[in-house]
Amino acid sequence: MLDERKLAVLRAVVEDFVNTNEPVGSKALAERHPLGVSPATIRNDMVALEEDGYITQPHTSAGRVPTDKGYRLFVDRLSSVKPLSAAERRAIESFLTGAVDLDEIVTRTVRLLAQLTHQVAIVQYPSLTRSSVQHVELVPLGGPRLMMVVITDTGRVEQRVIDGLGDISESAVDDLRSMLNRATAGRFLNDVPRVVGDLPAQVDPEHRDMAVAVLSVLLESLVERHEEKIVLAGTANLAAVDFAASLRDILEALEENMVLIRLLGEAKDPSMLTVRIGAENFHEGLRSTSVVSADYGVGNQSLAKIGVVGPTRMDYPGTMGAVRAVARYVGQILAGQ
Amino acid sequence: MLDERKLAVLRAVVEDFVNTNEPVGSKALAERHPLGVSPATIRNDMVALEEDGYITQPHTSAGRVPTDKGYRLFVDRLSSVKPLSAAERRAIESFLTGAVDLDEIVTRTVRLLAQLTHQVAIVQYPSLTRSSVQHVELVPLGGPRLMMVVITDTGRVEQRVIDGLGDISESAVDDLRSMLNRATAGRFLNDVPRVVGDLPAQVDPEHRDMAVAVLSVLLESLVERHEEKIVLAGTANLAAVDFAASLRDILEALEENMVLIRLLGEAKDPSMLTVRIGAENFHEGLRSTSVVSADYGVGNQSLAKIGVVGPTRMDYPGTMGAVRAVARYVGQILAGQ
DNA sequence: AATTGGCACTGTGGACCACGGAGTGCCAGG
DNA sequence: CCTGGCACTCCGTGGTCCACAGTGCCAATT
Repeated sequence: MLDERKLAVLRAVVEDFVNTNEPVGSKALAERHPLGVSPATIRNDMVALEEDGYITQPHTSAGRVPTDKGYRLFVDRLSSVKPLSAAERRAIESFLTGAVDLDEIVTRTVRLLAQLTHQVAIVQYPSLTRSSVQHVELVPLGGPRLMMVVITDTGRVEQRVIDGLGDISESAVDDLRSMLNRATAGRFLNDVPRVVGDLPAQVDPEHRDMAVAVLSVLLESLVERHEEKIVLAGTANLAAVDFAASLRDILEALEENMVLIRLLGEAKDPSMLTVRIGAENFHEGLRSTSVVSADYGVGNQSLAKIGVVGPTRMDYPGTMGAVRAVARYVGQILAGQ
Repeated sequence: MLDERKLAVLRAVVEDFVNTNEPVGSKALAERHPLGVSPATIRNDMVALEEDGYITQPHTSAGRVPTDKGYRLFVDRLSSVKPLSAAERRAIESFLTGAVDLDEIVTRTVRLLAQLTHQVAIVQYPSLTRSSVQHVELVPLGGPRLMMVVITDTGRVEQRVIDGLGDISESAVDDLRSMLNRATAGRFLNDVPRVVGDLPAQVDPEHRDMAVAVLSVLLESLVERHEEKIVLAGTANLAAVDFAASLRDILEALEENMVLIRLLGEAKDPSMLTVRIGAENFHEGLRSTSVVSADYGVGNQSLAKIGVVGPTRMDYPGTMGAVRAVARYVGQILAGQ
């Protein structure tokens, strides 16, 4: 059905359209690409490509534009991830080193990615479910209140105030703290519910209420309610493109945390670059955008995802290269921390 | 110079233009507002208002549009802050109660404000410089690393990893921790440098290096480098308006933390509503926007600011009412925490 | 002195039209 | 199977025209 030359034509159409943002015609293609055939021949190929749904014309007597299906084929078979230039790699390195804590790493990463791709960048904090407990701290706040601080191995620090505890005895807090740490230190958060289940039984009955309250907050905040934290950057880049969908719909979608999570989450093949093109996205407002995402992590351990949102008409090889490179560097930085 | 009626005309021009987004003519004014005079008279007044720079016409034979100066007069003398409806107040209350920690309070607040005003909302975290230390925690992370966690009375939790400490002795950490807490508990962060100055001298010489390292990180992260934390919401609302300046410039400005801080910070009169209109903003890209901001805090103690960014053509009374109301509620919620 | 109706004037924006150009589909010949 | 030629189609541009909304000015009125 699709011989080599037709694929070459499709590739050329995608590349030219991405560059110029204008429907590309057979003559222009013949001039700018060494296809070795005449415009008429290219026209015939284009008819075939259009019949198969890879390209389309906005109207008669206009050039062709790739469809979502066309981009999909381009990404899957006609292009390869473009490695970053040495200068770009140096930029990444100098940009990410020197961050003093997790917040700063994440903030810098998302800005960097936005800058490299000229698109909207999304970075997810290391997922709590894949982190393990480094330390649990309990701090009496005076009165019936206690602050619980959980520090994970990935640098995330989650805190929560626990109220209504009645009288708080210093020594009971000390006991509970060391008990908690003995039970949870080094455990994955997913395992915490299991290992703390029988703790209250070990507590002096007098302070058992406090222990139960603390544990329930711990479980609720870290396991059940574990909200993924996500940051965005580069929304200004959206304004530069003119979208089929209204810009407002896109911005609205990007403000919904749930949408972002699903956007990154729906990777077919974890630990690989994932590309979702146009209507492949579940969200109405994002029908005219594509999402390139990747996992990052330390060693084989995947921690969370990063990604980029841009127009379907984007430079896929370059964007994929940037996302992959940034994901790797973040992993390295986190490992070094 | 400006008699009562001319002011009434200006007010009417502002109100109509805000409603319709179209230059308003003398005839329409006479119809829609009970000015009690004929269009011709209004025209004469308009000429006077234009000579004084309060309104302008986009071109001959078009209606008039308020200038920045016109909006300024409107805000200062021709309008009053519009109280929220009962329904809106209930919405605020139900929206803000039930937040479990500071992050959640801030996140909900910024969304709420964006929703109420249909504009871009900005909320600053309680400023560190105006908070006091509740507790300092030191957690050995294994090896030469230590995590410092500072908890403030406003609920902010700042953490930092300190590396390269050599051997860490449990008991030395315990000593340092209690020493730190004795010295700093209850102090404003601004005072911390003063009260910890002579601490190293009190430390066992063997562990003095560690104490010095910890203190320098403490000072650096909390006092010198104290970055203000700021969150945004409602950027999608920008897309609904058509701006003189390019949307891109505005979005870019709003992504710069420094810009946001100055935007909120430049209040003439603290603890009051501040309005900066159009070119009154220092930033190039924000020449066609106005900023309404207010302090929030507990009691008389101002903690930080919230604000709203929208087109100069905005509903000032309504926006000011919403900002003021939300600022008050946030203060109450924080006080109750 | 202030207000008003009348009137001539003026840009804007929409409708209409004509035209050049880019690109196509098809066909017949190599 | 490829190619050059050709007729066709539609878009975008630029020009003209007109209606409209709104103005500024003036003379008359209160």
